[in-house]
Amino acid sequence: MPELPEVETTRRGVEPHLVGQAPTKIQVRNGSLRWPVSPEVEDLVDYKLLSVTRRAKYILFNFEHGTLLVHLGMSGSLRIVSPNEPLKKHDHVVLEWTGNLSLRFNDPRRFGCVLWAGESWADHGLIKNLGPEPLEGEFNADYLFDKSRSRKTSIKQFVMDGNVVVGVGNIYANEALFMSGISPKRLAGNVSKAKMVLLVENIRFVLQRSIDQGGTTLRDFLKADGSPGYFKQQLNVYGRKGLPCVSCGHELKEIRQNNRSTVYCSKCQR
DNA sequence: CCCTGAACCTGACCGC
DNA sequence: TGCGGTCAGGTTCAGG
Repeated sequence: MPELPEVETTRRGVEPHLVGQAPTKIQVRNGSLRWPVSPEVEDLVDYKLLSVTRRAKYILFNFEHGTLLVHLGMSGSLRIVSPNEPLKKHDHVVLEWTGNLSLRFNDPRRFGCVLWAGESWADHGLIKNLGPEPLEGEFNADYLFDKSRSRKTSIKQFVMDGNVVVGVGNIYANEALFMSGISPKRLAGNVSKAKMVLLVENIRFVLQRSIDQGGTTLRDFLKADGSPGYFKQQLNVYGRKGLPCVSCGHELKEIRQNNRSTVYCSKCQR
């Protein structure tokens, strides 16, 4: 469910409430997530939280003695509530804090994870091979162009590959390709340098603009305070199958690529 | 190394 | 109302 903007929105919603505090009580109610919740999680009581940062779609809770990785998978969310707020279905991990707040990890589908990464989180197996952050300088047209040469997979699949660049999920891959006028079916190795320049710009633009608006709420994404994101209004193709292209009016098509839905304009995207 | 498809799991929705 | 099928924002892993 959450792509990078939703993860970053969640991080920003949580961090100011918790930095400088320590957990007072920890409850793992259902540790059966994508991977079992690390046993170290229950030992975090009294350790001070120094910061909450992000790498790819992982939210990093940096404690004085190490880092806790939290991934929201397809349906996960983090909420900050009062400790006396009743638990909801699928509140799998609950941390209470010195500031009298409760952090709840909720995830109906349980594709997310809560893992202890110790002192050097960047060496963790799930992190160490990830590609560059899309909003940082290392991700640029030269990089993407060089990396794509001789690749036979579709350009859409390519930009969604976390080893190429992190944080570009299904919604924003669709949107960035539309904005760049690139067919999602085109082979990555066949995209021109000029188009790669556009694509990098548009991936950055769409992610940044969505972050600015609190992410995209489709069905269930809510910010840490329970309010929705507002980016949905600005989606040009995702979820608009059969509707007219905002640019040329032609009917938008939907296909499936690697089992993910792709919506695009066959006139504007070549 | 590259590519594809299956797998993990719950819930919402649609047509009958 | 109920039932079966399909789909959903992610990512790893096995196998070719």
